Parts: sequence; structure tokens; C-alpha cells
Amino acid sequence: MPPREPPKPSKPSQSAGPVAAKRGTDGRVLRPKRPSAFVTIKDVAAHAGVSVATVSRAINDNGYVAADAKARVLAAMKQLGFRPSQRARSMRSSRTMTIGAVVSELVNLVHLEFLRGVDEAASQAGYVVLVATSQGSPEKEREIFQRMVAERTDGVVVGTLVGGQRSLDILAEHNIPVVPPPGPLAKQLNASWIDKEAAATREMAERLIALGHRRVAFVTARGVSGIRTPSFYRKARFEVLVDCFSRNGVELNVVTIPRGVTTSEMASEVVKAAHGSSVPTAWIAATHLVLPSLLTGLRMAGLDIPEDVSVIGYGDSPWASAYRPPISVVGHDVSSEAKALTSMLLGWIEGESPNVAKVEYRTRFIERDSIGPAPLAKSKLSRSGALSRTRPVPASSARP
Amino acid sequence: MPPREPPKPSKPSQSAGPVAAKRGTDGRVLRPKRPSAFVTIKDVAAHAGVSVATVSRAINDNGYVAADAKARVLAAMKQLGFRPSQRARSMRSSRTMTIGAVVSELVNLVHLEFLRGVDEAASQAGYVVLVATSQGSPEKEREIFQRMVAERTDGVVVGTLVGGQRSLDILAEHNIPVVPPPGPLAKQLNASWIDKEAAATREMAERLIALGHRRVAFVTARGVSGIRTPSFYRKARFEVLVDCFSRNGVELNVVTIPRGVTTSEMASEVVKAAHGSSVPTAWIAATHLVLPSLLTGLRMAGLDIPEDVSVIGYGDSPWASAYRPPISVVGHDVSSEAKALTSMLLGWIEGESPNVAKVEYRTRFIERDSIGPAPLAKSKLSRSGALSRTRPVPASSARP
DNA sequence: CTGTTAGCGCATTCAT
DNA sequence: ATGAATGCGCTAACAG
Repeated sequence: MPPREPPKPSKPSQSAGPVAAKRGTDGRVLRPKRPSAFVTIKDVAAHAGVSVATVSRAINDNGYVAADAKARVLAAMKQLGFRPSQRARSMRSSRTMTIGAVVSELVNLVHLEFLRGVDEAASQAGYVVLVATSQGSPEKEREIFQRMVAERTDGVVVGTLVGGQRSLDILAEHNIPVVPPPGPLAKQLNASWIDKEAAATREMAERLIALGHRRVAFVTARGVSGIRTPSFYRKARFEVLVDCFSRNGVELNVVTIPRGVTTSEMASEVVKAAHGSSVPTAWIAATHLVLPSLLTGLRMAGLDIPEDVSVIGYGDSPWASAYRPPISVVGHDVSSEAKALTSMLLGWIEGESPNVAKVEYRTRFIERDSIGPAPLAKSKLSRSGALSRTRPVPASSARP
Repeated sequence: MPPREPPKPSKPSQSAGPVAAKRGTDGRVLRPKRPSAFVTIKDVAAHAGVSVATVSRAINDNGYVAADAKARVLAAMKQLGFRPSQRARSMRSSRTMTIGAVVSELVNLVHLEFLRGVDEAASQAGYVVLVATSQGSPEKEREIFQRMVAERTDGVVVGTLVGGQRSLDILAEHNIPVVPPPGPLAKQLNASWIDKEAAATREMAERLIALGHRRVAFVTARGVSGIRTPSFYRKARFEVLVDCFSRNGVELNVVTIPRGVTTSEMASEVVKAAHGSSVPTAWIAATHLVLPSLLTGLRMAGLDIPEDVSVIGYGDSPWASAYRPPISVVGHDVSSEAKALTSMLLGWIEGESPNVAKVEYRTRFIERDSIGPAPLAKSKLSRSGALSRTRPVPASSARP
């Protein structure tokens, strides 16, 4: 991002802020306090010739305020550039109009979509979002939660949880609402998520089977800082694949590539795996993050998509569909899921009882051209015009 | 993102924190229970049998505190789960340990990288980040700045500015430090940025010229909600291109594609442009965001990279290098730039005078395989095999 | 060494 | 309809 549009030499820096008029209007010096950096309600009251109580009533449209008094107050406010301190305000109201959003890191498009969803729901409701990253460290995550407590956030949206229940307990101890919520609701949400994810995964797996693939690779990234694959990923993705494939005599190879290294280095891992005795004919990227690496690796290995190998990723993006050929994915609308979750949180904060049903997960298997029939075992050469159309023939015909 | 790891039926919710001790260790504690406020310093004082002042001194390592008193206080703190309210704290200290980060939206990898940079610098220094999006609306941006004032953020990092100086004045009126900073410093930063950007752009343009390209397309996205291309983009990119190309007799076509529509719709714009009387042999994506669309469009138009057309994008990403062929880019390390900028801001907040020199922009032209020599003027038609691959032939290309 | 007290900026009774 | 007074949670003077 560029620094910014250069400021036009306009007037404003001349009228350098009303606060400079520290107390001129009345002349009467209440007390030689240190010049508060900000205009306070007291300043406004003095300027408008009323009491602070009246100012408060005026700006909050509370209680009775004479029309002219209100007008004077509003005028003074504008003239002095008064912004009620949200912090002082929340000292009394015990509501900060702030929520926290916690993720492990900010590298993946998924994180961005998550934040977007949270921001949409929050800003729409007048809340502001405090973002923090745990860097995959449970300790750091707990510090973050402590900080959220210290900031008295009205609630917290957890995108990634690395510290388990112990982290959540920090918020629970202080009765700070969290989504996804703990307890039975979590189980419900989780079940829902896994259901959808598993269904889409199964659909994908069956498609591969139908296309005659008999050896499939599942590519995952080794987590950094000890982030391990959460069990729902395993349940909803890996285990489903294992189940479908084993049931149909398909071999499943797991390829783990290191992380925190360059794309090309990661790619070489893929190449290595691709040069085994028998090359998998379908490759599944377990994470949005590894898909580019996988693609690079396959290219380095000289494998064409979908002629030589089929490719499927988890997590959609403009790039996935822009690729040649477009990559099939199992994808979520992370953003709207996060938004729904956040809305639920806000409703909860405002007194509604949390309604999990409102959060609907919509996982879809989107088939694109990166999927094709499995090439004949050794006919790496025989293919020519066979794949002219978009949708290829079912498995049976691929089988010799 | 999945909801979260399901809570293991572990013990901790049993010992559910002192404040919750009131009741509700069992499952049904889902009520926010606002009335039961947080543990205060007074509670700790009472529990430890000392005064609040002593507690304050103990936790801040201020003044004198007897060893045993301190021990009792710390014990009480831990036992009660006391978290000093950062809000109350900042009422006195006039420091909130909070900074704001403002961007127009959260859709682009650039936004993510920006936030990552800000977060890294901030969290490292004990600050927390308030994120807000202006949605490209100057009004909304000003509201956001007002909110930052209300929150008394110690400073603000502006990623995207859509409201111009008038927006910045809001922060200036309240003496809230901003980066990139206004005034002469901004000019300096800007000049630096433009310098680097222009140099890389020129390098790229000259490369294209050397490769024999005589007709180049510059693809931009029409901003939504009235976001207009800031002048430094024009200066550092477009104008440089115009200069280089016109000086060498290269024609430059500007292709504007609408935004807020699907990728394929955007792509069709590209297709349209590609079917003009004379097809540009090199295509430059003005923004990270339009690159996938451009690629999709070119594919739909049946154009191969780099045989038919060369492609260059602004903004790097794993996908750009994973693409077939890898896409050449003019790229920044947005993340570290944002981090440097934020560090500068924090230093400024803590009293240092802002040192612009610390922020170094490193723009690079990264040449990858998406660039090749310009094809001969009319060879386009001879190679009909180009379109026989996966992509269906668009109607218009049936034209001989 | 420690307790008492006075605000920080604001909203809210409770008297006028 | 309005102003004085109270307190939110905390820190910093100022006495002990």
C-alpha cells in the first residue's frame, strides 16, 4: 500500500484544533489542571453556559432539555469538536461496544474473509473490532484473551483456537460471551459444520472414484509453532476420505509438506512424492494454503492437469477459478459464516439467548476442469483428444 | 473456518473461576450476566486485607510495598482472577495502548498483509489494534475516525484514505498521531514510494519494449462507491507507462472492468477488449484484484500466455507464481512496509520524533514466464490449435 | 511502608 | 427543566 495521497496545502492545519482554546471563553479558571488533550463534557458545558448534566442529556437525547439549551449545547459541541470519550462512557455503562476477533495468524485468505464477516456484522451494529493473533501459541492466545478481558470487550469471536478449553476459560471466568459458544451449543455447531463438510467431501471422493482414480494423494502442511490439525478437519475431511476410498479399494497417500519455507521448496516435496513408484492420479490439497504449492509442484514434476492428474483444493478463491485449468474445490462462504456467528454474538450480548440455528454452514463441492478421468495406468502417452469436452466420461469407461 | 474444536468434557468448567462461583458451574451458564461486574481492585484489596493503593502499587511495581503485602496481593489477584481494567486505567494515564488500523475494505491480499504488518508491530509493543473499514465511503471513513477519537486510540495507521485531508483533520484536531504522517513528511514518504514504484514500472515497460511489444493493455477496475485511483498510482504506474511507451511508439490501451461482479463477468470485459481490431500483445493488471479476472478473460478469449500475450500484474502472491505460467509482477513487501510504518507511529506516540527514513519501500519487478516476445502481428489466426484445448471457443472468436 | 483522597470523563439519581 | 452530587475502576499525591 502506498503511503497516501499527499495532503493538499489546505487551510485546516491553520485552525489547529479547538482544544487549543483550552479555556478562553469564560475566563474563569476552574482549576489549573493539566490541559487535557481532549475536549471534555465540562468544556462543552462551560461553553454553552449549562451544566454537564444538561450536556449529557442533550447528546444522549435523554430526559428533559429545553430546546434552546439543547441548541446551544449542540453548537458548542460542534464548535469545540467534542467527542464523548467512549472509554469514560463505558466506565458507567459497563458496555464497551467493542468485540474481539482472534485468529492464529494473518496470512491466509480465510483469515481475511473471517475478519470481513466479523467487521460487517460488528460495524453494522455500531461495534468496533479488536483484532489479535495468537501466532499459534497457546500462551500467546491466553495473553490475548486476558487482554480482551482487560479491555472489557463485550464479546469475542474466535476464528482459530489453539489453546483449547483452558483459553476459553479465561473469558468464561469473566462472563464474556464467546462464539462459537462452548458447551452443548458448540457441539451442535460443530456437528453441523462437520456434517456439511463431510457431505461435500464425500461427494468429491465419489466423483473421483467414479472417474476411475485408484490412487489419491492428500497434501497437508505441517503446522508451524505446534499448530496441529484440529480434529474436525480430520473428521470432516481426512476420515471421510479414508472411509470412502478404502471402501472402494482406492489407495490414499498422505503427503506432508513443511511450512514456513518458500513455495518452490514446498513444491519440491510434492515432486518427490509424485515420483514414487506409482504416481497418484488425484491430488487433494487439505488447505487453501498448500494449493499453490501443490500446483507448482505438479508442474515441476511435469504433470498436466487434468490429463495426468486431477486436483482438488479445500477453500475457494478467485485464483482457484482463474487457474488453468480452473481448480475444483470444496469451499465455504467463510465470510458470511463469520458474519452470522458475529451477529449471534451481538444478539447474545444484547440479551437474546444465543440461537445456533441461525448459523448455517454451506459447504459446496464445486467441480471445475481440474478433474478428469484417471489416466490409464501406463498410458501416460496415449491421451490426445480424449478430453476435448469439459465433463469427462465415468470411471467404467476409463477402465480397460 | 470451522466453528472450533469441540470442548473436551474436561474439568476446567468445573472450577469455573471465582467470579462465576456465584453459581452456574453446570452447563446452563449461557447468560451474559452483565450485572455481575468484573473483579475490581477493591475486591482484591479487601481480600488481601490492604488498601487499594497498595494493590495498585503492587501490580504496577510502583512505590514501596512490603514483601508480604505484595505476596498477599498477588495471591488474591490470582485467586480472584483479577484483570485491571485497561479502560479505567487509561482514564488516568491518557494512554490507551490501542491503535487504529483503517482500510477501505477487507477483500484483497494486500489488506491482509497490511493488517499483518500493523499487528506485528503493535502486539510486539503491547498495543492492541482496532480495525475498521470505510467501504470506500468518505462519510463512513470520517465516522470511523470519529470513533477512533472516541476510543482515544493512541494513534492510527491508515492503509487506505478515501476522504482526503478532511478525514485526516478529524484526527489532527485531537492531536492523534497518524501514519503515513501529513505534512512534509508525507511528501517525503510519497516521493520515496513513487520513486521505487516508478523505477520498477519503468523496468517492466522497457522489458516489454525490448521484447517487441507494440500494443499494451492496462487493465484497471472501476472502483466501487466512488473510490478513485489515487494520484500516486497514476503517477507511479500509469504515467510512467504512458511516458515509456509513447516515447517508443507503443500503443497503450486502457481497459476498465466493472467491479463488484463475478469474476467471469469481469472476464468477459477482457474478452471484449481482446477482440478488438488489433489485440494487445501484453496485458498489465493495474491491481492485484484484477489479475485473476484478467487471466480468466484471456483464457476465455483463447489466448495463450506467453505465446499469444504477455501478462504482468501489480502485487505478488503465491498464486501468481503458482500459475501456469508463473505471472510476472511488480510487487511490494506490503507487510513489512506496514510494520515499519506502525513502528514509526508507536515511536512517535512514545515521544520520539517521527523518522520517515526508517520506512523503506522496496518495489521489485519480478520477471517470470508470463512474459515472452511479442508474437508476429497476424500469426494469431494461423495457430488455430490454440483454442482446441479445454476452453470452449467464445462466440466472437469464431470470427476469422 | 501504607491508607486516604482526589479526580480521569461521563451518565445518572436526586433535589430543586 | 436543570444543576449538584455520586460513582464507574484505577493511579497518583499526600499524609500518616
